[in-house]
Amino acid sequence: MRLAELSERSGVSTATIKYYLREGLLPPGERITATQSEYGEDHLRRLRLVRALIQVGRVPVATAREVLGAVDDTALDMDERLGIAVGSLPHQTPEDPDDPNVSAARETVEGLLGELGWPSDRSYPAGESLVTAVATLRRLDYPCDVASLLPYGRLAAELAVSDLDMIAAIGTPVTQLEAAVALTVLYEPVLLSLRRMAHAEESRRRYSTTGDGDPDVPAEPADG
Amino acid sequence: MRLAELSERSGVSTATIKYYLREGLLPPGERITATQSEYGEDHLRRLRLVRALIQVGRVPVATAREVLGAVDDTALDMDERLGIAVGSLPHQTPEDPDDPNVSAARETVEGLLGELGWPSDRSYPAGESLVTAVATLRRLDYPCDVASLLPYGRLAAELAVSDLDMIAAIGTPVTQLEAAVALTVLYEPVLLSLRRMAHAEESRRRYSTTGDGDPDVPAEPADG
DNA sequence: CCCGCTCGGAGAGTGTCACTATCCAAGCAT
DNA sequence: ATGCTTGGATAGTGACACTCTCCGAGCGGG
Repeated sequence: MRLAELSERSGVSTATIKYYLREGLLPPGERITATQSEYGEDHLRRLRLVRALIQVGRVPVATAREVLGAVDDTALDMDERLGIAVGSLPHQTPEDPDDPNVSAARETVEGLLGELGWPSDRSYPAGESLVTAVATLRRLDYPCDVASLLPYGRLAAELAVSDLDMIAAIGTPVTQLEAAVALTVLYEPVLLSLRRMAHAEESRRRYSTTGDGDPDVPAEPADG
Repeated sequence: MRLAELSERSGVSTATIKYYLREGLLPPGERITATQSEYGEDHLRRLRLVRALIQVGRVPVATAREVLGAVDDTALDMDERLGIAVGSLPHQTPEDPDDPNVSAARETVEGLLGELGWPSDRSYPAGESLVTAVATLRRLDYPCDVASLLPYGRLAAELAVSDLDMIAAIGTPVTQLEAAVALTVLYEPVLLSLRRMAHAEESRRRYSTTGDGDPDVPAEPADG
């Protein structure tokens, strides 16, 4: 198909597609004549993935290029490509390592890994983001010790089982890599939305928000 | 304290603090003379919260103003303030409601709420974000039916219990509101980081990424 | 062959956002 | 008194994700 059709089928303007082509987010089409190119179903799929990463996953364009570059890099084996791809996904901006909150946060994270039985010698690309988040919580005097974080870690471990099951159920190895990236990124808003909805629901359950009850005196939680 | 000291103690430049004051993210200090103002510990705490929301929580400045405005609005009761505050937190940009993927996603979400026992007559502010995310997954032909989402919903419900326990443990009602906002936002990166780390860990456990074993044949997990 | 059209490519421009730099007048400190 | 700091206002910056405009090359009907 021509660029115009690719645009129509994807709902992305031709100008934006050209921009993605320029930025290397989308491989160039097959040149039909000196001035025209042909795009296939693969391009359409990739374009939709790019859109999803950028719009829903809020992945910056430059990052998306890195991630997709790793996915496509046939010189590496699957494990490496997956590692590079998900490792390139957006992270928290790291903080001043001299801040005592940061080093305390780092220790907390170490301790958490220990409790979870995850090897702390292994460097997790997401680990720094976690350190930043914990340091921020600490700075605000909110609970963020190992005991507070542990339930989140355990739930994350359960999530990972669901996630990898889902990815394993995807067809070919090539699309499995794409699936790993897509599901890592696209289930994040799912998870966060569900958490917020669950907050509302749990809050309603505890405090009967819907009209009765005294909001100034939070009721004793029904069950600790 | 003066603006300069507020800056020093928070690590935020005076220019940025002035910007926040202008934008209404920070209440003005108490005017000491015609040209000088005094800031207290509350300002410092609020400033740190603002920084955390913006930098770690990636909340846009305008949104942070809305959220904090609701937190501070003493004309409303706690429930309303909390609802408005967390409801104002960033959401996915909504999509074309005519897209069949979106309506299908909406049905999936309805079904999910049913399975979870959450009242679907209640409008969850995060619901639209969830619809957008599910529609995107659907567009890419990735699994996003009720059965796939259910485990995430159940885990979110568990998270909510932890979260509300934590918030309930915070002192006064006023700071409890701030805490609700802060913990909602700041535990999001914690959760996402942990999920990514858990992916790495579960993947290692399944496929023995670290050199030995055949990646095509998942190894039996050593220990659940 | 001609002529209007579309196509793909490239560079510059746009709008938004979160600051940040510059000015300025009014004090406070010495 | 005077130099320096303070707080307020205005304009500028850099990053980002597009989006606009232009261009020459073709393709297709007459």
